[in-house]
Amino acid sequence: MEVSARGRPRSSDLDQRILAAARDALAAGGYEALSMEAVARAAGVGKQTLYRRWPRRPLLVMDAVLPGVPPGVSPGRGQPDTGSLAGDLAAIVAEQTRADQAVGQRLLRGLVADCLGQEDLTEVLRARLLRPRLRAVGVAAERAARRGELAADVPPALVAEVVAGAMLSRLLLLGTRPDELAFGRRLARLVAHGVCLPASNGAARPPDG
Amino acid sequence: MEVSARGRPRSSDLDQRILAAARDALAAGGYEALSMEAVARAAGVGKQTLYRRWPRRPLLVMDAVLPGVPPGVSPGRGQPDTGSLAGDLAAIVAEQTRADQAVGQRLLRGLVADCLGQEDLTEVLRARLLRPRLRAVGVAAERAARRGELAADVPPALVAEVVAGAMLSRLLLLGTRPDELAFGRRLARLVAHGVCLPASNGAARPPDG
Amino acid sequence: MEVSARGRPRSSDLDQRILAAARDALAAGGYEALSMEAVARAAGVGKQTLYRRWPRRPLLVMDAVLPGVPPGVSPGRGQPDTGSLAGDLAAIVAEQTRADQAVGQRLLRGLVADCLGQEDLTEVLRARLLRPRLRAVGVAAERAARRGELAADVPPALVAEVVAGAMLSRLLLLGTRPDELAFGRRLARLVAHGVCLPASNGAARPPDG
Amino acid sequence: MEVSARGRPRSSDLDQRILAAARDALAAGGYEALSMEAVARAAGVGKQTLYRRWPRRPLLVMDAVLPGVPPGVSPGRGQPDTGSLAGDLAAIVAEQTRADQAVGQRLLRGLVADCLGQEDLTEVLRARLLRPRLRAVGVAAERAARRGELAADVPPALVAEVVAGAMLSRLLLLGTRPDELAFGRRLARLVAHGVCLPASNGAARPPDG
DNA sequence: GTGTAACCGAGACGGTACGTCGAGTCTTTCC
DNA sequence: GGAAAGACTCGACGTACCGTCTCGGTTACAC
Repeated sequence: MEVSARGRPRSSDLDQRILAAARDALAAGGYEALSMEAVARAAGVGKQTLYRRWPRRPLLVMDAVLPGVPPGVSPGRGQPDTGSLAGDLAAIVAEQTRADQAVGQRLLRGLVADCLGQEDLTEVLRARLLRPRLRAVGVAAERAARRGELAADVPPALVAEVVAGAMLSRLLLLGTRPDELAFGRRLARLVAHGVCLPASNGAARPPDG
Repeated sequence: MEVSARGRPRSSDLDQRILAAARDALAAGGYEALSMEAVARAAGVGKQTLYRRWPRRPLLVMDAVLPGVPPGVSPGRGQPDTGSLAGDLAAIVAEQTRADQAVGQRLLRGLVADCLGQEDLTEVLRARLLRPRLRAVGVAAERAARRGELAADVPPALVAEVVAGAMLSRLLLLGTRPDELAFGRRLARLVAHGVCLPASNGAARPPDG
Repeated sequence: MEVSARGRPRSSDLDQRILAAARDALAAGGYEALSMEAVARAAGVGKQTLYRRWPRRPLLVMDAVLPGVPPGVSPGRGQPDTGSLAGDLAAIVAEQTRADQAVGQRLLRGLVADCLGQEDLTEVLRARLLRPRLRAVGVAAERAARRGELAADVPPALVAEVVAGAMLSRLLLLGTRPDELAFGRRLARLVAHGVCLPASNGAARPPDG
Repeated sequence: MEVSARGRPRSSDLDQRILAAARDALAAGGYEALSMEAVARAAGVGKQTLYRRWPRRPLLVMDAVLPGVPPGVSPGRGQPDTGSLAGDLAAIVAEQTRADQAVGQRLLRGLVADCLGQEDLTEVLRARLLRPRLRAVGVAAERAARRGELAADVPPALVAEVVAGAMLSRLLLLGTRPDELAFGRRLARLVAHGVCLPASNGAARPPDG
């Protein structure tokens, strides 16, 4: 039911030139060096042409550097099934961390910085940075539940939130360090089994208040 | 043995006028509405005077809205000792969430946004937003360890990171919801006891790989 | 074969609004009161728009108050031919003085003050304040030479320089007084006939050394 | 009758340090580079101390670079008496030009630029740049009058004004060129004998209108 | 074909904030 | 009260981007 495309169609060649110019600018001077003005200039493109496609800077940057979701692929693609929740979580953390490092921590921080100020952009950020992680962890948690591994009163969403939150806060605030792999394993173990010794009395898992 | 203060001393009265003007601007239009220009104007102060004290906007905002650390008070002040790690964690999350809500989620996001782009400001952010939380959780974890509640191979810093990360990512990305108290309890229980059912065999706490 | 004007053309309406605002500012507070900032504000125009046309304050002021050379008019327009060099010079001085008084001595001083510090502006000043006077006097001197009135060894340019110099130094330093007309006549006679009594011997006009 | 000097007397050593700093600044970056701020800094002197002595920048510069009038010396010092008005004028122009070149044309233009905008400073400028020249020419003219060389109806002040005006406009606007000596001779001859051929009829010196 | 509508480069435009600079004045402490 | 230091008000500077707009001109589809 799309209204028939009238007028001159957009040149998809320009999309590429613009994205390339954006990536160049990011590589050259980081997120700060990327102004819409500069990108248009470098791409040899009018500002209107740029704004028509990406009305906000973060949207452009996301399309330039974040891996697009390949259409028609199931969300659980590539997710390992190691047989235990702890193993799955460690694998997810490792994979996400690798992806983040490919993009670059500085760039991601700049991007988040530019989104957090406005609610609509924050929502986009959630969609592209946060929700994929929540989903990945959630899927693993649900699999664990089906397997009977998960305690009955633990909502998979909570697990997802804790794991994703730890990943993101490291990425954005703390800074990731080379031993990210080990961190993933520790985090997975913590989430799976908790930090407390099993108490001899039954109080170890009191009912939820 | 500070070098004797030469020249005219800075007027602490102006400090207050500036901070008040900053708070007004924040209250009126949120973080975005606060420009150094506007604050100087509203405070009836030259821009130089403002830049002399707070050379960057986030520094001004932090001093305007974040609770300063009262000098000479032990870092562990006010921390409850509920007798269990889970209880302590829930209390900490509740307290921090309350404090964050007093400042305001929108404002905090704007502030973080303005800092993340530059490393030096990110460091300040760590010092004022992140480390107090890490420290609070760390203290509770160490107390639990002394109590014998904590598993031997769990570093308190990891606990701190996970809990603080979950809090912050909710604050910054997910958005806190009214039932923050319940979230705190759930998070605390998750961290304390994990999400997996205790396995009948001894594999529940395998040694760290 | 000017390259075809690309992009949005400048609005000539804005030119007028800016010049009007400049004249208002000059009328209100003299040269000192005219800041680029104030003109842009008063004209309801962005500063960039102002700087794009007049990148320096003196250039704006000149276009605002100095009579532009009407295109296609011969440079000698309006120059009187009284039949004698002395008469012509007196007429020129009178006319220029009248024009200067129309602009205002204070304003002209401010303008010159703002130009003298930089060589490029001084050159513009020469083009718009000095050279028209040199040309006017030079034309009269050449006419006198053709008429056989001028001594053979007197370069017209020297006459021009002396007369224009006397006018300008009065304007800028000494200050003109109400009897400017009489000054013009005296100056003209001095230049034409010198100040010395004709010597009885032929030494009155010794050859140039 | 001087009121008794109270408090700490001013250190004349500081005067010298300040003047030296001013000269350094002028030498380094021309008139524009000399700000009161910079001079105070370079001289290691408080701004108040500087302003107490030279409340305006041009006053400081004048004292720094213009030859002070040595006290108790007759104003006509060093003025040659060549026996003819033309000779005296040429000598005066030559001497003044030499003095101006010692100070520097760029610096003098900057100085004049800084004075012209305000009437009080313009008056000081007259006193130090213009009147000495007027006086020198005036003295020569009066000597010529006593000698019987000058036409009866020519006021010496007019001669002074024309000669000084020609000198100053060259200095400030036209720019002096290396052949300043020749200019002086030509100017002197022009002023002495005029530019017109003596007419055969008696109309050469018509009575003043 | 000939509208008509959207695209396109270029750059003008109003607006807003930036961070710096200099002029003078004021306020300390020290001498 | 002189002096050094530096805080202070004021206001302009010139630049940079933002996001919108107006040009001349170019495609493409629809009639």
